[in-house]
Formats: sequence, C-alpha cells, structure tokens
Amino acid sequence: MRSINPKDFTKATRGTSREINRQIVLTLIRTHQPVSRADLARLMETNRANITLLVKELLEEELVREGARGTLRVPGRKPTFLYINSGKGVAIGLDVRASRTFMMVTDSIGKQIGEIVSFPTRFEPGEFVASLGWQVRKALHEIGGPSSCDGIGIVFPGMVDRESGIVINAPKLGWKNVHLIEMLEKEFEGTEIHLENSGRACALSQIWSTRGDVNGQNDSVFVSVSDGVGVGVVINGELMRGKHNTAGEFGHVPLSIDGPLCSCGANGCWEAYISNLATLSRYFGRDISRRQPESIETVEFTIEDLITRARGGDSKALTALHSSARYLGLGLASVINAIDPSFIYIGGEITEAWDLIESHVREAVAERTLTRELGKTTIRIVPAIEYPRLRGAIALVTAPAFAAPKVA
Amino acid sequence: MRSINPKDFTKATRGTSREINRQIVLTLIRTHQPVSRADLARLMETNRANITLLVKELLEEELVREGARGTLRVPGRKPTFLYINSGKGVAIGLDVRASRTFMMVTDSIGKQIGEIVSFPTRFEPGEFVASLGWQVRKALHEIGGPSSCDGIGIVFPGMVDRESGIVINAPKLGWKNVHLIEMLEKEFEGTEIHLENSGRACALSQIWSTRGDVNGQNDSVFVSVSDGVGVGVVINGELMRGKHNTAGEFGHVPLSIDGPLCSCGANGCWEAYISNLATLSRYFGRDISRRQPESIETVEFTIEDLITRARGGDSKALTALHSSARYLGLGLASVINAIDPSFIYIGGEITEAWDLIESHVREAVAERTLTRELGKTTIRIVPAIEYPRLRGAIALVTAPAFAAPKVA
DNA sequence: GTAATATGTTAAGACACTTAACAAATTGTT
DNA sequence: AACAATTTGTTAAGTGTCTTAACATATTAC
Repeated sequence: MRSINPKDFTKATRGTSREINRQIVLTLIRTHQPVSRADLARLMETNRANITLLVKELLEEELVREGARGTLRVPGRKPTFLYINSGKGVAIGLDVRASRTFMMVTDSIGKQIGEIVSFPTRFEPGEFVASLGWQVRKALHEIGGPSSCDGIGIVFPGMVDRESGIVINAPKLGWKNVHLIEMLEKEFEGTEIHLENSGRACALSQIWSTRGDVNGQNDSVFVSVSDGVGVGVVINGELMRGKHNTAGEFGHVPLSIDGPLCSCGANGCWEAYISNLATLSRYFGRDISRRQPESIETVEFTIEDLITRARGGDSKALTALHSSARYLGLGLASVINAIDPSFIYIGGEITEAWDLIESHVREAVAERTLTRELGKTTIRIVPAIEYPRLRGAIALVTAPAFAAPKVA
Repeated sequence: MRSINPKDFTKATRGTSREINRQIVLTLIRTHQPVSRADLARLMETNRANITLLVKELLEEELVREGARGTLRVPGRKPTFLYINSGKGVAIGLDVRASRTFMMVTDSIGKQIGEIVSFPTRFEPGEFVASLGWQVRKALHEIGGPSSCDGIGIVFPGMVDRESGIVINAPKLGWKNVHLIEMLEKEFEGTEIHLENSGRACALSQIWSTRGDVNGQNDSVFVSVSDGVGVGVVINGELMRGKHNTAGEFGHVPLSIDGPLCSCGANGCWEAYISNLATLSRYFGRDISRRQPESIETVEFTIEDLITRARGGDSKALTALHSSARYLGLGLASVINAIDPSFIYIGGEITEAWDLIESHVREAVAERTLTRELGKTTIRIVPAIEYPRLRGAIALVTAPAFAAPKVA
C-alpha cells in the first residue's frame, strides 16, 4: 500500500496505459525470449490483438526483432518468435578495484561480447580517466563494426553519489570528493556514463538478471565481502538509494561499538570483522588493515591463499575463516532482522570457501535472528565467475530501457 | 528505476489511467481540502474538463462532497469547494500497551471524534478480546447515530504478522503465536480488523498525515522508544514489510554483541541500551529489565519520573538520560548509514526530555555516520500528544482508500 | 483434399484523456 | 444599469488505447 506523494506524483495521460504495457512486453520478451505474440498474450492475460499493436510499435522502433518460426506439436500455425533487438549498440561495464580494473563489453541486453580484460588501476584521477579512455576506445575498436556505444557503467569501491557523479570517499584509492563523472564526460564526449557503488551494483546485477530462479524476487539484499563490505538493498524491485544516494552501508553497522578500528574511522564496524583484510589479520595475528593503499599491490598473500591453506589442513587458516564466518552470520542476522528480505546474496572471494564456512554462518544467523522463519532466510552464493560487479555495471546502462514507468 | 517482476506484474487496462488519476484526485482533496476543481486542474497540470469528469464519479460514489463556495479576490466565478466525504463511517484505533489499552474513534479520514479513552490491558487472550469487544461497542453506542464502523486498527507492542493476523511474539504481554485476528473477527463479525506492530504503525501515521511539513517525504524512519524499541521504515512512500511481515527490527541490531542481555534473548541489542527499562536500570544501577510482565503495573517509578528528577537537578538521573541519549544516537547512526532517509522521527516517553538530550544524540549520530551530510539528517520529535500509535492504527483503516493503485 | 486448430491481423466498439467552445458567475468600469 | 473582463465549471467533438469479434494465415491429422 503506497501513499501518493501530493508534492511529487505522475498523473496518467492517454498514453500511460500503453507505456505500462509496452514496458511489460519488453520485460517479458527479455526474460522469456524467444517468445511469440500468442505466448505474450497468455502471459499478460490479454488478447492477441493488443499484443500485435504493441509489438508493431516496438518493431518500428527497432527495439524488438522477429526471428525464426517456432514449432508446435499440435496442429496450428507456427508462432513467430520475438527477440530483443540487441544488435544496435554495445554497453561497457567497468569494475574498478584497488589493484586492477576489469572491463566487459556486452550487447544492449547484457550478453557478453569478447573476453573480459583487465588493467592496472591508476590512483591519480587524471591518469585514471585517461587510462579508461584508452582502454575503452581500444575495446570498441577491436569489436569493430558500426556498433555505437549505448553507455558506460562504472562500479566503484567506495561511496559514490550516483546522481551528482561524485566519488564521495574511496579509501582504497585514497579519493575524496572527486567529480569523476564530469571528467569522464569530457573523455567520452556524448556517451552516457553511470556511476555506482559496488555493493549496490551487485544488487542490480541480480534484479536485472534473467535467470529464472533469481528474477521475480522483489526484496533482496546483496552483501559483497571483499576489501570492504558493500551492501545493496532491493525493496519492491528497486534499489534503495536514499536521500544522499548512499543507502545500504550496512558494512558500517557495528557488531561492537568498541571493537577493532575500521577504515571508516569508527570502531567495531561489521566490515572491520569480515573484510578480507580482517580475515588475513586474524590469521597473521596482527593488524594489517591500516596499510597505505599504494602498497596493496605489493601484498602477495591474499585471501585466496588463505583459503587454499585452510583446505590444505592449515588449522590456523581454518580458524580464521570460521571466525569470519561467525561474524558474517551475526551481521547477516542484523540485516535480516532489519530488512526481512526474500533472498540474501553473498559475493566476494570468501564465497570460494563457502563449503568450509556455511554451517558457521548459518549457525550465527540463527542465533541472532528474531524468529525461526527469519533464521531460515535463503542465502545464495554468487561466485566470482558470475562477475556480479561487472554485470551490475552493465545493468546501469542496459536496464533503464526496461524499467517500469513512474505512475501515481 | 524499478524492475518489472515478470512473475507478478499488473498490466494496464482501459480503466488504468482513470484509476490512477482518481486516486491522485482523492489524495489531493485529502491533503488540500477545501479545494476547487480549478485548483485540482492546476495541481495536476491537466484540464478542468478531466477533473469535472473524475470528480463527478467521486461525487456519485459519495466519496467526495461539495461544500460552500469559496471567495476570490479577483473578478471571476467563485469556486465550489470539494471535501472528502468523511461522514459515512467511523474508524477505530486501538493502541495496546503493556499496562493500558488506548482507544480513539475518528471519521473516515482520521479526524478525531470524542475523547481518547483507555482501559487496563488484559493479558489472557480470551479476556483481552472480550474487553476490546465491550469497549468498542460502548464507544460506538456513545457516538450514536447511524455511523457504521469502517474498520478497527490494532497496534501491538511486539512482532506481528499483519497478513496472517498472528501475534508472533509480544514479550510484554507474554504472548507467542496467538491468532489474534481470528478471535477478533469472531468478536466483531463483519468488521475489518487490521493488526500492526507499533513501530511500523507509527511510521504509517507519518506517511498518511496531512501535515504539510510531513507529507511529501518518500523515505523516512520512525523510531519508537518505549518499553521496547520499535522501528518502521518507509521506502518510496510505502512501509517496508518484508517477506515475513517482520521488517524493521532495528531495535535488535546490536551495539555490542556481548552487551547487556535483551528481552529477545540476544546480547547487546540497541533496545537493551535505550528502552525505558534500560534507562531506569542505569539510574538504579541494577538490572530491572527482567521482571515478569504481570508486575509492570506495580512499578511506580517510571521514565517520566526519572525525567522529572533530572529536571529537578538529580545529576544521577541526568547522567542516565545522557547515557541513553548517546546510545540512541549511536544506533540512529546505523539506521542512517543503512537507510539514508530524508527524515527520522522519534517517538516515545524519552522525547519529553529532548531538550536535555538532543545535543548528546546529535553528537553520537555525527560520530558514527559515514559522511557529514548523513550526520545532518533531520531528526524530528513526535510528542506523545500527537498519538502516533493511535494515528497509525487509524491509518490502517482509513489509508487503503487513498493508496496508489498497483501497476506494472 | 478437407477438417481442426493455433497464430496473427484487421475493423469496429468502448473507455478515458484532450481540446475547444460555451455557459455560469463574479468583479470592476463606464 | 450595462458592459467588459475574468475565472469556474460543463459539454461536445477528437484522439489514443484497450477490447471484442471476425477473419486470414499456416500447419497437422485424417
């Protein structure tokens, strides 16, 4: 039950119904393709005539294309299959991380083109922008063809204001209040640039996935455990962004207000207990979380190494993982109590060790959730191979075309 | 940017535009009344013809009524004022608290009728339902007239599943998994009963308020500090309910996982630091939080008394309040980091001491919020005299008529 | 080759917003 | 008192979109 904001609403016009149904048709083609007009009519519980008219318009706009005829096992005319016309342009996704930046090129519905490439991340904003420009132009050139670029989505490890395009704080890179979009718009003249925080982008990747078991979930939370802890919250099929576009910072909700110092300056944040650095610190029995960002590339022992050791029988490594698992679960319990989502997704390097830690996580979740039902909230691992950050970056570009229109 | 759920969407029909605009008109009349058709046309940026047709329908349905003619300071025909037709039925709101239950009767847009009455809360479910039945019938009889009852909204201090109508856990009353709605529906045959948690209900009271400074805020959080800590989160003008209808339990997000024992069984919940009992315990220097519910009525020293003493110069009382204020602020910082709302509302007895504690709260908020902007999030006190719980209970009954239709 | 069946299109109807013209009511001026 | 100017509210014709019904198209089974 939503209240209508009397100061900011959208009235319905003659074309509103069409606009709504048009987006529904697009969504259904995207998630069900290949699909026939008759199928769409059944899915939407409307008549074929209406679908014909809606699709005719989408065909004229070249958003949709007709493909091969399908087959039927029963007598009757064969259906004409419809597809999203994804050949018009390409989307570019960039995942900026402390050590390297990853790049993915896709068609306009997010289907990967070519290989994912990566290059070192420059820490000086000017150099950073220039290197991005060079890499993106190179990738576009390699693809060749007349494809235009629909837009560039950039995922950043830190606090960003998507609307103003400012990187508010990215401790991993040592950036504060950098007006990144402005610089990028000069570099990529005429191309739309989208900026988003990594936790929220990961959540986007799930909202806009076409995987059957994933889509159709209105409320979910993505927790990305990496150098930091990023969280994206989805409410009502929409990413929670907040007044200052900084919503979702569950990583800095405390487990203990006088716990270990966090990179944000406060004590006892969840992040300070479960980030990769926290786990490594626990293993080495010392505080390695306060290094300068410049030195990150020189650290040779990673969380992956720790997981390998744990699998190899290193009981100290296993203990460090179990400890992080417990804190992960305790924090997840807070998220569950606060949001009560249908799904929790977890991404990050630690998911590689899920078989080692799952029981510890679940136990801690059950311990602090308020009801038994909440304790059983589905937790799904998103492995690195699914590239949730990059897919989220791509969604920033490709999703708007499929979004629900704002009404009432 | 909302994604359309391909498994659960609402297509637009011929009547969808009308439905949307009809709800907008109702909302605008509710929030702007008295208001003329010409005013509505200006507010909606549409033509008067459309408004005439929309209003004609609402007049025929007796949802809206015409009133006196307005005046103009310029030449021209005088406007006909429109009002929500609130005389058709009454709504009943019940605020169940550990010691007493409060009852308010309003017209169908939430305007109070008569006085607020209260009666002792029975702890045995059967007796509880019977006493409610008796009190409600008495109130309806006293009002007299042909008014029918539009519905009853009940606000409960504990975890409730609004949809199934089950009180999952109300430690203050000692209830667990009581199917309250079922019992109440037998008692009030034919009348709609709505059940909600007190924190969420308070949030509803703000969403559906017609106060100019309050409405028009899409994202807000209501924190109700009383015997327990109830939180209601509003996202996009809609109360966040969650998969199991238990969303918003920020009261049990920890400040320190090995802090004091909370009524929920876990350690260090926010509630265990800032509930009235926690503040009183701090004052008395002992743990009085683990009493049996039956004895609550016999406790003569309340948080109000403590505030009075603090004002009277009792430095121990003031210290206890300041301590709670600090913890309140630290927890609020988590809420702000997680949700980034436009507004935070605070209700409960402790608001009586706001002038004594505000600076301490704000300081703690600033200390743990991630950006300076977040630290400046507006905090508004809702005094007890505004009866947010009761207004929320009423909103449960009166709001659905004004809600935005579900589309796409 | 024909009947049965499913897909997709077309045309007429119904419904709601939109535009334009008009009636109604009021104020200010001559 | 008559008239112009102005605002409110209504009516009628127009346009866009969903809806219904009929029809053409294409395929399978007999």
